[in-house]
Order: sequence, then structure tokens, then C-alpha cells
Amino acid sequence: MATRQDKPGYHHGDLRAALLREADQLLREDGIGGMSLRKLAERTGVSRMAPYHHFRDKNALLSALAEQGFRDLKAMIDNARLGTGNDPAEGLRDFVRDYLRFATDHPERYELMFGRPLWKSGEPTDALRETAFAAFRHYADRIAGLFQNGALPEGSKPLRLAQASWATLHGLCKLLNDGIYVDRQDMEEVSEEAVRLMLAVLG
Amino acid sequence: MATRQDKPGYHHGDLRAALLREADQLLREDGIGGMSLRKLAERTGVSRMAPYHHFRDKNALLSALAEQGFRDLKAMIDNARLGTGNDPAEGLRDFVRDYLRFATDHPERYELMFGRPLWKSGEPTDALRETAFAAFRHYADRIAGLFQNGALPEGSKPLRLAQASWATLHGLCKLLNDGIYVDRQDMEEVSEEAVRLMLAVLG
DNA sequence: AGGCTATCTTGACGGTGTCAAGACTCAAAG
DNA sequence: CTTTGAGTCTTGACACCGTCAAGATAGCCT
Repeated sequence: MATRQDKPGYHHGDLRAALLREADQLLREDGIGGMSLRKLAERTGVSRMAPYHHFRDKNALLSALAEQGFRDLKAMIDNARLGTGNDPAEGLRDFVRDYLRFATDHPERYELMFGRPLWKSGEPTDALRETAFAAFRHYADRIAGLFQNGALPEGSKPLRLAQASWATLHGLCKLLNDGIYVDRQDMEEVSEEAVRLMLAVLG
Repeated sequence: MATRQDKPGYHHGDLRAALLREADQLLREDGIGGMSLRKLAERTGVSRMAPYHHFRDKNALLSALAEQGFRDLKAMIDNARLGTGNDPAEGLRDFVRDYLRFATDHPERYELMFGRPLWKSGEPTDALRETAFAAFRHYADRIAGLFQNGALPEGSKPLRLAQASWATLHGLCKLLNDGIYVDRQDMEEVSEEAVRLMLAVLG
């Protein structure tokens, strides 16, 4: 296999990488709705069917793009100083802010990563599935660690709590990004309340 | 104004209503992606441009459809027995189950109601805005009522807590509906944890 | 040199939303 | 009863879209 990522002097150079780079740019500018393969091809300076030799179809290209996003997300989670000795409340607050920022700094990317088109309509690539779940697991592990040594209510499991907290964060981001809730200041307050919710369960 | 909702013996009868009825059906069958005005027109037995005399564009039609969804949602919230004397924990648990069911029983409708296409890409109709926010307010009021008479942490406001809880529910539904989380049983457990989170803050 | 394969191109098809312009129908005004 | 006119529906056309099919080109290996 190993598509020509290593031999830069082929026809175009390294089209696959160039396409992904340009696609990311196009995503920022025109949003996920304005992203078309034809426009992408033209911007990359290549004919409309050229991308099909590097991606099976549009879905595969978007999957690859989302994959990169999940790698970034995982890195973000890695860098978070969460429960590393210091005050867990402080760490959690910081982490929530980071997550919100990740989602809102590049809303179209977040929309793509978690959007229905990739996961429901078009079958997600195996590679995408794996990368995404790696990020999820990473998130869950770190948050579950926070809940590990607290006096949890009867029947609570750290993993489930972590997943619930992720749903909360995801919900907040969706509401903001989709434009249902517009006031950023309000959302700041709501996210603070979300942190309080998570902390309250620690008893 | 007042499009012919009252004079049923016109050209088609009452096209506007027929379109919305058929659109709802089409939404269930083909999903939001497979929903096209042309297909809708054909199924309704009318030419492709006919719908444009009742809706400014596709966005307006979808807005009207979503509007109906928000009316249903508001009714669902109305019927919930939430904090009406009985155990608040029990009521909250029931309500969460109802909300989840509303979202997952007809996923395409939920996707439409809260999806980006309506709120971000295409400007939402004023009528949609109003109907949706009415449902939100209704939700927030009822949940905030639960938090009203509890010993909340320093700085917590019932309204913000209600909004945070809504974000949690919304996040859960999105994860399920978009096919990111597939296992329904797991999600059941996660939603129970979410309820515990909300109850824990009551002290 | 010849051939192989990866790469890129052009042509075509069926699908989409919607602008523009015409055709029909029916109620009310002359 | 005829004319008008607004409301309703239709057909034609355009610019997009994803992608199948078939051909052209370029570089490597024998």
C-alpha cells in the first residue's frame, strides 16, 4: 500500500496531503455545506476526478479530515493538566474551557468530526472509528480518574460519570456551534454550572 | 395573507398542509439527507415548483416542519409529571427517559429541529425561533423549579443549572442519534448517571 | 524499447435548488 | 356576461453537485 506520501516528485507532488490541507482551509471558509469535491479539486489545481484516486469517495476524504481532528483532540486532552496533583476543581474548570475552545475555535471541524453525515449516513472509515474511539477512551480514562477517589453515590460508576460529563460538554458545544444558543457569555456561565454539577457528585 | 387553509376546494385542496404531511413522512423514510423538494413535490402529486408558492424556499419548509416538532416537544414537557408533589428523583428520571424517547423515536425530526442547517446555514424563520424558544423556556422553567428549593452550591443559579441539564440531555441524544454511541443499553446507564449528577447538586 | 501501473483528464448521467416566464382557475367588478 | 386580476400551478432553463466510464499521460521496472 503506502500511497505516495514519501515520493514527493510524482505527478503533482503529494496530492493526497495537498487535498487534505486545502480541504481544511475550504472547510473553514465555506463550512461543511459549501465543501464540494469539485471546488476542492479546482482550488488544488487539479481536475475534478483526481481526488478519487486518493479517496474512495467524498465520505472517505471527509473521514480522513475528521480523523486528523480527532488526533488533535486527543493531543489536547493529553496536554490538559487534569488531576495532576493540583486542585481537581481548578483542573476540571480549565479542561472544560479548553474543550469548549477546541469546539468553538474551529466550529466546522467539530461539526464534521461529530456530525451525522460521517457517522450515520455514510459509513465511517475503520481508521476514523479507531482514532475517534481512542480519543473517547482517553477522555473517559482521565475524567474517570477524577471520580475514582471520591465518595460517589450508591451505584455510580466512574466510567459512566465520565461519559455523562462528556455528553454535557458535547451538548454545550453543539448548542453553541449550531447557533441555537448564541450568547457566549451565557454559555460561559452554563459551563461553570456544568462543572459544579460534576464536582457536586464527588460529595 | 392567510394562505388557503380554509378553502379546501381550490386547485389542489390544501397543498401547504399536504406538503407538510408528506414531508414528515419523507423525513422518516429517507432521512434529512434524502429529503428533496423535487421528490416531495412528486410524491404529493404536484409539479416541482408548486411548493414555492407556499414556502419561500426549502429552508422555510423545513423550518415549518421543525416548528411542528417544537410544538410536540413543548407538549411533551407539559405532560411530564415533574416535581408535582411526588418524589423529585422519580419525576426527573421519568422526564429524562421521556426526552430520550422523544429524540430517538423519530431521530430525523430531532436532527432537523436542532440541526445546523436550520439554525446556522439558513436563517431560521421568526416563527421557528419563537416556537423553539418557547419550548426552551418551558423546559428551563420546569427544571429550574426542581432546583429552586434545594441547598445549591455557592453561586449556582437554578436557571443556569437547568440549561446545563438541558445541554446534557441534548448531548446524549445527539451522541445516540448521530450514531457515535451505538449501544442503547450503555446509554441508558449513562443517562442514569446524568440524573444522579443533577440530583447530587441538590445537596 | 516495451510494458505496467499509478495518476490524471474529459465526457456524460442523474440528481439537486431555484430563477423566469407562461398557463390555468376562479372570485369579484364592470 | 364579460373583463380583470390575483392566486395557483406548470414547463424550461441554469448552475451546481457526486461519481461512473473510458481514455490520456507519466514514470518505473525488465
